[in-house]
Amino acid sequence: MKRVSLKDIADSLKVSKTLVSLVLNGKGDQWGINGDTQKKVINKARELNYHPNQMARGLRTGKSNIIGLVVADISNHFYAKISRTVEREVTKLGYQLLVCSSDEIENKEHNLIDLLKDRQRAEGIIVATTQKKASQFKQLIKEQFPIVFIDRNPAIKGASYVGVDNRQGAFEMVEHLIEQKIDKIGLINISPTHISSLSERVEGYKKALKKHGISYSNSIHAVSYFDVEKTTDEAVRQLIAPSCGMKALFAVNNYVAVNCLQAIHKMNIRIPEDVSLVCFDDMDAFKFSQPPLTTVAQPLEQIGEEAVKLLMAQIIDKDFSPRTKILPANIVVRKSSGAIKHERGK
Amino acid sequence: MKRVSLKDIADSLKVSKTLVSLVLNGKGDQWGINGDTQKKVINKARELNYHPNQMARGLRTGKSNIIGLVVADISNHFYAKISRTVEREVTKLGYQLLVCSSDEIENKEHNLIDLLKDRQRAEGIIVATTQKKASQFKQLIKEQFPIVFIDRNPAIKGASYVGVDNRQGAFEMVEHLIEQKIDKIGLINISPTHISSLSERVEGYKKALKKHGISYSNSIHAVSYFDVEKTTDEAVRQLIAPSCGMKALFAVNNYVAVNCLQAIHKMNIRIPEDVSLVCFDDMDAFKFSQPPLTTVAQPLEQIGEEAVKLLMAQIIDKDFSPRTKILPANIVVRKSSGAIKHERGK
DNA sequence: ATGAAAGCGCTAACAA
DNA sequence: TTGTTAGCGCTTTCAT
Repeated sequence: MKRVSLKDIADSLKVSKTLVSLVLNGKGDQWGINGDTQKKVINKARELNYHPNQMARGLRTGKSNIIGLVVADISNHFYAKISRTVEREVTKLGYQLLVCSSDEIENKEHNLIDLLKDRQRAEGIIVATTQKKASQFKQLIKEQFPIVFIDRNPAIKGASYVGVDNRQGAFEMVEHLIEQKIDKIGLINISPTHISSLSERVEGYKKALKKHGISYSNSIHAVSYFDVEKTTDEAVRQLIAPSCGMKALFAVNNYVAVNCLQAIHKMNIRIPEDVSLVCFDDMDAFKFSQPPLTTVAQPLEQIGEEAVKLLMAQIIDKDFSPRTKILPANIVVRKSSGAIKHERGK
Repeated sequence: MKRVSLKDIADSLKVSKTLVSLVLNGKGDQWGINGDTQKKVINKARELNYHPNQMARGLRTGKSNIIGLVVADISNHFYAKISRTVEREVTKLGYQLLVCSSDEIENKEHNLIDLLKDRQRAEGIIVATTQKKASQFKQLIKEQFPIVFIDRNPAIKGASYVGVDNRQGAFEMVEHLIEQKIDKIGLINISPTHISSLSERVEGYKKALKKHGISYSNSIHAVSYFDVEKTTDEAVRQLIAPSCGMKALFAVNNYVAVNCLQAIHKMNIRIPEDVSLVCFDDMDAFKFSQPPLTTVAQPLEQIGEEAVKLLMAQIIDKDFSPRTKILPANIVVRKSSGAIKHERGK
């Protein structure tokens, strides 16, 4: 099954490879190539079922037509949805998307980015980084390698970023709970906690409590990404223990929320009668969970679209001025944040 | 920011490109190249931060190191999980994974496969096909292009396939319901219904009912992938209407199940008191849904692993003998299949 | 034990 | 309006 190359078309038509290449790349008119000749070439290409070899073309042009996307876990609904949009958008522009999961391991992410850039010669990368160190990114930005950060802002000078207003979203969520007359609100964070989107949410949470004169000492726990089930059970248990007495739990993202739900169900505690549960990140599953969860929803499609836009400004327009796009996050009220029915402070 | 090439290393070491290539590809010993020279080369490569250009290498060797995965929708939990495993496994073997979503559109899938094979020169493809026509696949198999089918068996001579025993899984689920004294069991299928995994489940469903002497005329409805919400509402409404009187609904996959849950919640009907709901495909979300769902769980990791194994038999060992791996599907009993509490046949 | 040279398929500068 | 040629970076055959 030999593959058809430019040369095959050229030979069978008694013309040069150059001409064929020009025509097939739509530069026929521009170079004033005979209309009939063009048609012949195009027909022949179709007849022989010709497909350009991306590797040869890439080698010659220095363009791979590959965009990389690096996230913590592509099977997480949040990233899966974003990746769908990113794929759709870059495909429209003639690129292919290579998606990798870092498993929230800094080293792995570092390697993945190297691999994408150096081996695959990706032309740009979109990343929700888990790295604490900024050296790799600083270098990338310095050498003007196209890169856009999503979800997690590494706060590096010159970096372009797309995300939501985490502070505001968390702030509003806490105020919503307070409106329900709930003032004992625990926050369940997840380590690695240096991730900007998480710390911003914590800030929003603190700000709201402060505004209402509520203390948050002892009300924040962090579970571990690498041992979620056990650490979540513990965190929930401690926060709702009488000594602590939280009447609402705010899970810092969907992953934590799912584990909180499981932990709470295991303990045979009712939501929202015994404790309310809300979280950042929305998903379909939360519409019909037991009970439906009140969440802060992020505009996932828009995040993907904006990220591609910013990346293309760098790749195509060579515009490396750092841009930041902060989108609004909106509260979706469902049953889980209902006011606690029985007596308080018990 | 010029990239470092083999030549740069060769020049700075006053040796040939050949030698450098040989050493860096681990063929130094095999060619009897001086140990010291090898070390020098390796160190220099590291010092200059050398990375081979995949495109150049691919052009020369005819190998792209790319594997393609084509599914209906990568943001569906089922495919997302499988893709994670596939990615992990092919990465171990030095390949990169390119994932594409067909959106259940036959033409799109056809193009995606062409693109993967012809443009990207993917060395093999794993696909959960939505195509009714077999021509593309027959051609691929005829020319010994490495391809493995997952989840959906196209039933083409010579095709390799990995999936679960859908018939058995559906059969057991229906028997489980019957054990709960539920004998009015509706099935909600989804079009395109020609997909093998779906039709096998329908068969299993029918076989179980037949065994117990229960008729299934009027008890099967199919919703549409392209207008799920509306069609699911209708299907559920009709099946549980007094004229039909189903006491359990069996959703043919997770996507249908999610929509059934939403439809049922909207109608203010209780599960399982008013109607039971079970489905094929398990996900975390079903553990804590309202109520937790009884499901048929597929071994997702294993499906991914086996698919890669079969694909590699073709790519590496050039063994194109068709292999089929049917894995068991297991029932996970939760609350949603509980016996109906109130009087029957009303 | 090491090197020279050809060539994978393509594009683009330059010729004609 | 069309063709010739060089070369992208790599691997591999054949020489030395």
